[in-house]
Amino acid sequence: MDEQKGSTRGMDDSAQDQALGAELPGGRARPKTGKSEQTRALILETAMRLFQERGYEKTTMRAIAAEAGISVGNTYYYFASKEFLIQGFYDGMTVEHARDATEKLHGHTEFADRLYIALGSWLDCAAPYHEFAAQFFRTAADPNSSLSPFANESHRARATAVGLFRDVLTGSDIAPKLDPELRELLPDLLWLHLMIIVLYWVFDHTPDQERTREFVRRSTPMVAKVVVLSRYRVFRPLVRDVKGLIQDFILPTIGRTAT
Amino acid sequence: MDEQKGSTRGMDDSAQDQALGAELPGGRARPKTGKSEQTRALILETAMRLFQERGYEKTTMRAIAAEAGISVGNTYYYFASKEFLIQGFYDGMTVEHARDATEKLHGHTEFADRLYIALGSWLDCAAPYHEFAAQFFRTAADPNSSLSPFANESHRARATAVGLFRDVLTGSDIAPKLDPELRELLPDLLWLHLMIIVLYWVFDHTPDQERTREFVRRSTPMVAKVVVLSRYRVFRPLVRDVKGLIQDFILPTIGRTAT
DNA sequence: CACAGGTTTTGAACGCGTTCAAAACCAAGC
DNA sequence: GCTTGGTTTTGAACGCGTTCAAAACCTGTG
Repeated sequence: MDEQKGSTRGMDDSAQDQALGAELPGGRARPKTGKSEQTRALILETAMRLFQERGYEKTTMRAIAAEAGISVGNTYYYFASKEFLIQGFYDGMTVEHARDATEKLHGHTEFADRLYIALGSWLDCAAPYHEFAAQFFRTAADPNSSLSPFANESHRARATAVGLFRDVLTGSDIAPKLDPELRELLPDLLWLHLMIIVLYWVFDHTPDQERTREFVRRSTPMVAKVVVLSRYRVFRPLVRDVKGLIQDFILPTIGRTAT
Repeated sequence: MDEQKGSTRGMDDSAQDQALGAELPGGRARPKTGKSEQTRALILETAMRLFQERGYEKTTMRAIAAEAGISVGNTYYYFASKEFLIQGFYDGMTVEHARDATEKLHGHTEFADRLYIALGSWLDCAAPYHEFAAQFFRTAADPNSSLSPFANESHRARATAVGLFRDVLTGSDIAPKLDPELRELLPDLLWLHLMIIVLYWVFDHTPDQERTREFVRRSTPMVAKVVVLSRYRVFRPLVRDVKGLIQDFILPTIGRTAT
């Protein structure tokens, strides 16, 4: 019914050009990408600044355009809607999180510790944006929106995050002791776990989101405990059932097929 | 900071007057409530009809007003915003669900069966609204919105639903065998479980939401199994931990305090 | 009947996200 | 230089949710 309107008109596939518009040695920019990418970046930076200053709803497209010194129509040339301004932000934050977490993980081998570090790192990275994150969360919750963490458009961010959790697991002491199938499944599960934390975080109005931090602090050891326990014989039937359920019903909806 | 704008101006506390405007024997309506309540109901009915016909976003406030034969401003006299039109709908559906489920539960004693019946009943009641439910789900996901299932304004609907799950449990064969504390906690947990199903349902685009139905069919026995298993000694420490976590971190955020 | 005080209703207006036809700009080919 | 075809930019306009001062409507009281 409703046509999938392209995310941007400025370029057909803006996927793999992260640092492409970076300054070339000669000082001259690429003929095609240069100017265009520059405007695009300018818009995004301005938008993010204003979002943080005034919140998502309070920041009007007109204000963004004015602040960036261009026309309203032009911002729509690069970003199909106000929502799409967020996608860039979301991708960026995910990458930053992965980097920050990987760094902090260095030297730790206990699974519970590693998990706690990864989640704590997310809270650190996301903290500055809490106020306006809550405001645009509703957008992400729309099943039809491309901003939903389950949507195709979020694939890149999701892959980055899941990769991080795979790293959390494989770098830990319990990894080798786990059932291989479960080891394959767990990173996705841990990502889902993060999504739940995010849900909690968004609704958390305590100063500095202290409540969420405490929640993570207390829930992480439990998750670790469950993972460890899952190795024991008694749980095998249940674990098998749950695994099947997740593989058949959850993962397919987030764009993963059982291997 | 932001003032809580009243839900309606037409009446200060529209809580306990469900069937108050019903026809009196004499045919005359109450002096205060009569006309006003009538307009209010007219607006709500019209809105719901249009929502179902065209979807939430496509239905404009102007269209609702026109269709109801009144002015735009007047609808805002009764409903502070477009969102508030949904609250009434949500309350209504919850009540209908409770009634439908209670009826279907009659005669069943096995816990898994009862749970499955209750959840299936929800799917039945919600099915007609799936399309536009998905469209307004984003609104409910806003932490600042009064429509969030966790918000105070949804207290009545939540209480009804939790009550139903309490009934599901107490009417089952395993109820007497459970730890009393857990028995107290479970209804809220089962409600949370429903919320997860709802989340899945909203994102489900298969015809007739068949996928969600299958999901419920397969997950319900597992939930029942976990509940039954929780009685065994080995799990006590874990159960205790989880219980504490939920009581300290989850229930308070949905307006319940530990008893 | 007139008046006052409250409730209900109106419709024009505001600010917002978004669209679109037309203009401006730019590089390449003649 | 001029033309051509593409990309980028503009600003007026549209439709929406929402607000608000004023009008209309009640319902009792002097």
